Amino acid sequence: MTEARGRKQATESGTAKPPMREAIVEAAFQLFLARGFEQTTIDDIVARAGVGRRSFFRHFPSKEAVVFPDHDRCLADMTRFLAADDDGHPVERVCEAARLVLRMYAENPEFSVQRYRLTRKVPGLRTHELAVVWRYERTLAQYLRTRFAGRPGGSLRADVIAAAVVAAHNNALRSWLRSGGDDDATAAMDEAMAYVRESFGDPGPPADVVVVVARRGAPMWRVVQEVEAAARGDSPT
Amino acid sequence: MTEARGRKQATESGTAKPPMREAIVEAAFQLFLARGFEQTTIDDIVARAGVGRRSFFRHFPSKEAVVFPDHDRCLADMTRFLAADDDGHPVERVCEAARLVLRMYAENPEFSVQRYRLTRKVPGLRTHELAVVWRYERTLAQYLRTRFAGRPGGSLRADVIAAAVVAAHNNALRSWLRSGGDDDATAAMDEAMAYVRESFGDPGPPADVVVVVARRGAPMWRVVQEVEAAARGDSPT
DNA sequence: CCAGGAATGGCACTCAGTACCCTCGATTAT
DNA sequence: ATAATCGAGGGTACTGAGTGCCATTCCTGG
Repeated sequence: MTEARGRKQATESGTAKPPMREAIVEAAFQLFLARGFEQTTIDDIVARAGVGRRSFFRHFPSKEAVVFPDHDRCLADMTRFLAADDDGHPVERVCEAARLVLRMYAENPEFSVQRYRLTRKVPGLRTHELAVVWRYERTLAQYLRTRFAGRPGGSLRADVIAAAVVAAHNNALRSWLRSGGDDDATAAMDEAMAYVRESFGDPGPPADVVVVVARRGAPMWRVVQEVEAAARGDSPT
Repeated sequence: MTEARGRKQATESGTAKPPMREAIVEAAFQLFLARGFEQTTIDDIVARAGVGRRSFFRHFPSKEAVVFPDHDRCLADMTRFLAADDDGHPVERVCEAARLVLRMYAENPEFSVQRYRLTRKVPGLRTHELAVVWRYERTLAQYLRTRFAGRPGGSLRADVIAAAVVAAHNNALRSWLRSGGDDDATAAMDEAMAYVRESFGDPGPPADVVVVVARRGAPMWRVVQEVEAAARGDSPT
């Protein structure tokens, strides 16, 4: 015991992680899955993890927070990602930021699925998840607000697009989680983000414009065919 | 005292409201605004309201819930509204449903503004408000899901549009609340809902389509002129 | 006048979260 | 080398939210 605690892994890559955090998370999940969230007390968790009660609250601000141990880091990642590079379409950028979150879930499929089953059942965890997601949404909205600064409805656009991105991400994520992690998470995400991009066409003058040039007197079925092809995005024939 | 408690107002319209609920809410708000939310205990509230501690939790499930006393009724109103009538454009319908919520806020401007100042400052109240708003969003999404049933991306559309409506509503509501209730709440809401309708054009072919018919080899400035005219919605020349 | 039910008040209890202080081990200054 | 310091962890006691249980009261129907 003394030798296992002694070394702090100074030769590791930058972040020397305390193993106690992981021990708490693991003990908590085992108990939550076995007995249920509200049937498990903090004392149960710290007893199983072999740590002091006070240490639990040193690492997690609440009993609910232990279920979402990696979101602080992920939010920091997203913030850095958005602050880094400011060119390109804003909507594309927030869609990419949302992919960061999905990737984080996909890194630990079994953990994510277990957590999903927990949050679905326990109201307190659902509420806490809402607070977590809300921080992502506010981060995206804040970024969009700076990009839309000056435009008349900029704040409105920022809020609505951020909410749409988060909702689309959650929809794709949930369908993946419901499949038990078997489906391809990226496929559903692609469809979800495509719908967002389609809805909020980025440079967005009034609306997407399709131009079809036809001879006067051309047969109507040909015109319709060309319009449909153009709306699909095909190159002009 | 005995005579004031005696009558239950049987001659009132259907809902005979117990005055104790209102007394608790009023006492709670006075204390929250004076000392702050977390500096006020349940015992403080019930002492000021002149009721028993147990009665508080009979009317409100938590300390936070007393700050949102009318949302249960409003959510029931929205549910009934959406269940009532099922024709017309789904997007229009959820926009109207969102107006119900705004109207509820606008009925008591000073109360809504005071609550806004509280929720902005207290993290626990922000979280609780998220849970409240989430129920509205889920109700809207559930309605849209039934309306979009069968369509390929129906669930995705439902979630995204519901989130957009809620975000647009919140944007309009917040700008009204920040003005202290002085602005016209309906004006901002109209703009917000217009943006939603514009983004999710209802029957939604892929996108708005402008068709311009021109002769092959026509001068480009004429083509551009016609495209611009069509995009403005002018009748074809 | 008397059941009986609904609303209320009064405890006592569990448990989350916090404040305060102690211990131990490692690093550094003298 | 020894002492001072510092940081991570452990322990104890406390506050306050939320719940279960039971007594009381008031209101209603027989």
